[in-house]
Amino acid sequence: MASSTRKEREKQVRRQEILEAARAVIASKGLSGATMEEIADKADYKPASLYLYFGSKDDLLASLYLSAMQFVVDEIEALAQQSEKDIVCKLKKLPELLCRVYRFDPAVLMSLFYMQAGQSYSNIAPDTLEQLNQLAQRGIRGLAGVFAEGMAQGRLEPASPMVLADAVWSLFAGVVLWEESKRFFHPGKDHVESTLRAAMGILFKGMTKHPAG
Amino acid sequence: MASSTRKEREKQVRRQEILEAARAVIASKGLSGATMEEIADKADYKPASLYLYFGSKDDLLASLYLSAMQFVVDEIEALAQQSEKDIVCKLKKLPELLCRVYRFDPAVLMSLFYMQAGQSYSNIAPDTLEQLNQLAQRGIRGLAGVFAEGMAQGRLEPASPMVLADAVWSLFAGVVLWEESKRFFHPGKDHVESTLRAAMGILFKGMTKHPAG
Amino acid sequence: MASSTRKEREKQVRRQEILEAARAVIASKGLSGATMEEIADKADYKPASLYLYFGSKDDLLASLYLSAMQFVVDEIEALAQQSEKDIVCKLKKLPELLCRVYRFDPAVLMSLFYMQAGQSYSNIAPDTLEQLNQLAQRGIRGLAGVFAEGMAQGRLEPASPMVLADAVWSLFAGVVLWEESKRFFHPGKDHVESTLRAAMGILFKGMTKHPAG
Amino acid sequence: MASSTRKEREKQVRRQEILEAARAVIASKGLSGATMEEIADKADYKPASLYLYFGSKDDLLASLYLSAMQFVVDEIEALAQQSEKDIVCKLKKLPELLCRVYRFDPAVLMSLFYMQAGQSYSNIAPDTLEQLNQLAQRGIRGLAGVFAEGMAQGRLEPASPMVLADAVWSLFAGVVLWEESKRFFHPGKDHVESTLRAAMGILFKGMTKHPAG
DNA sequence: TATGAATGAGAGTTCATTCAT
DNA sequence: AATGAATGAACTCTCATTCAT
Repeated sequence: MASSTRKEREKQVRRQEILEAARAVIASKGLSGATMEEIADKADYKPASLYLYFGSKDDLLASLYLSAMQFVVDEIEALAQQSEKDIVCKLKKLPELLCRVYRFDPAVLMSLFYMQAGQSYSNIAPDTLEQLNQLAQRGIRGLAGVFAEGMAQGRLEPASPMVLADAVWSLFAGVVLWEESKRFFHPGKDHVESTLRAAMGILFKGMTKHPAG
Repeated sequence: MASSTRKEREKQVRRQEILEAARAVIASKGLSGATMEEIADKADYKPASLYLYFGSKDDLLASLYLSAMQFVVDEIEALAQQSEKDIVCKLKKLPELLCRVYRFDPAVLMSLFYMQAGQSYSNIAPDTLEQLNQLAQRGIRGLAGVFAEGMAQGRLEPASPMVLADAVWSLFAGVVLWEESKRFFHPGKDHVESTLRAAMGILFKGMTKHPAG
Repeated sequence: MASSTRKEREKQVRRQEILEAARAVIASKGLSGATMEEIADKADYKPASLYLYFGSKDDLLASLYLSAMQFVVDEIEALAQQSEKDIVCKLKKLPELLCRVYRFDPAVLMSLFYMQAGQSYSNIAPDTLEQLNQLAQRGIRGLAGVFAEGMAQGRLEPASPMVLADAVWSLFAGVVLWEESKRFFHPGKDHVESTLRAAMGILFKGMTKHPAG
Repeated sequence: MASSTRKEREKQVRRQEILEAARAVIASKGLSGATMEEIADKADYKPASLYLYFGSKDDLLASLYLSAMQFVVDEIEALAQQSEKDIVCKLKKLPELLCRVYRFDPAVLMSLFYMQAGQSYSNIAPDTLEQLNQLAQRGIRGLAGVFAEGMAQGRLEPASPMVLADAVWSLFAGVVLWEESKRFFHPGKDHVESTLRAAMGILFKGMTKHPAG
């Protein structure tokens, strides 16, 4: 029993190592460059061995996407449930949260954003897609909850909380994509986080009700 | 000479037709579904013929991206150069401009955003990449110019114009990606333009100096 | 038009050449040894080229099976429709007919018999399977018709025509399989046709009503 | 020594268990579905363990075939050696014998027939092949002996006993294959045994000398 | 004795690309 | 100018087999 559990744990560890390798490959060669051979190379395996740990390449990628999405959603829901007197404090924590999410896995996040753009869903199992969709909705709803709270407190301009949530999420995705893109031309400069903070700051200012407007 | 020129012109026309076909294919089948065969089919050619007009598939795609970028940049620079007394009027025109850009070619725009994310540059000729980069910078600078003007007029909060431009561009890219993504799960609903207007409105409000700030 | 027709005809010729190569490979290396690479080699192509002529390997195999089955059924139906006074004359022609069928394509016939044994249908398109089934039934019904005629003439012992047809078909398949099998151990000796004639002769004698029994 | 012998015996038992598992897998998933993993699963082993008992997959399959062949041959030789006054009584027992053989292991029998068709011998050890061949010859000779006896008694039409034996064996193989094949399209209906009895009946009638011929 | 872990060899398939016509 | 025909190079995936433990 104990042994079976340890075996399971070791297998999980290996799965994680492979996922890590996949992450690295996607980061360096892009989604289309992430072949099973490259991933196997990175993980010090032969391609056939990957199939001991994942049923298929799409299964592997799905794991990657799901873990990234799960991370985002967990972070957002944790923030939403914090009992904070002042909504503005929560808002101020958001940019930092998004930076953390970004740091969790930039490359996978980008692939996910692209995938979500509906271009390459073809091979991903429908139920995995549905899971991704559900997670995304939970994330958006979490954000919307925070904004609704702010409006209830009279601290935010009245608006549709869902629209605000979409705006935040979009800005997040956009900054990640755009700033990452610039890194290609100017390697070394990493402005994702600073731009994220600045842009979010402006967006939140635009939402906030001004005391004596 | 004259004949050679006319031939040249005809060749350009055919190139445009092929690009149009590629656009349509990407729109309907996504980037990964855009094979040379599909594009040729759409353009009433056989695959081999495409190579009379484009050196390679990546060359073809690059042309597509370049034309999309060119369109954006032209629009932005036109706006920037408008002699408008009130900067706020210019700002108000921006969301509409971005909607136009989006409508120009949503699918290619998305592919471009993805490409820009540094994932699939590998096969594109370096000088084409450089051109794309240059165009992007011109677009951003155009936007930044508008914001700088606004600050000079004292209508916008003081900030780095480039950062504001990045924020706008990012928000644009993000909304397009995210709202398109939602269309995959909820086909029929197209909230790109409305979300774009709403989100940009909030962002601009956040930039604007309030009379009694 | 004429040109298009000729092109079509040439393509058909090439398809036939490939089928011929596949036949040869199956005959020499068995069904499991018949890889796309082997077939391509035999046909002086590279594997990828086969896909210009057949949608998939299973498509190719199905063509092979269908053509063999079609041949059998055509032969049987032609015999059934012959207006022959004496049924016994028809019966006497049957062994020769089956020999012809056997000679048409021994290897494919064997593969087909095996396939029909339900072991490896997995990859064959369902509608192709259905076609094969229909053909088989037509063949059996053709045979049964001949036997029913014989009984109506009072020349055959009363029995179920379908059962007789099954018996003939089974004996045919069995002799082909078994005698081919012996050729493996004793190459050179080909007793398929002589055994077919002898065995069928006995079977038909068993069916026939004896004038003064 | 004694211990070594016991170990030897135990090993034989395990081999039999594995062969049984292989039989079951072939019966349910066909020859092509019979992977080492499936067989190991069924036998409550891991694939690697099978190699403790069999040198290779082909070795395992060969054992299966040998045991099926052994069963047939034993049955036939037992019949041949029965001291029966009347040859016709022996003949009448043959269909039942063949039904028993069929029931012993339909799936393996079919695989064997296929193998015997010379298609997949490639990987089987030559001496195993030779054993199979020897067994087959013994079986055929057994049948031939019965027929020779019948002719000597003047109850069967004069003919080559070997040819008659081949005919019987072929009909047997053919009925099994063909009726099994029909089960694929019409599951549930099992006409193997009834067809076997009917067809053999006709064949034997065709062999028998008629009192007033 | 048994097996977890790994892999070599090879299968079918796709697609951008070439080139003689 | 256009293309039919062909292919090289990948890619994902399967499976019998090995070997250290």
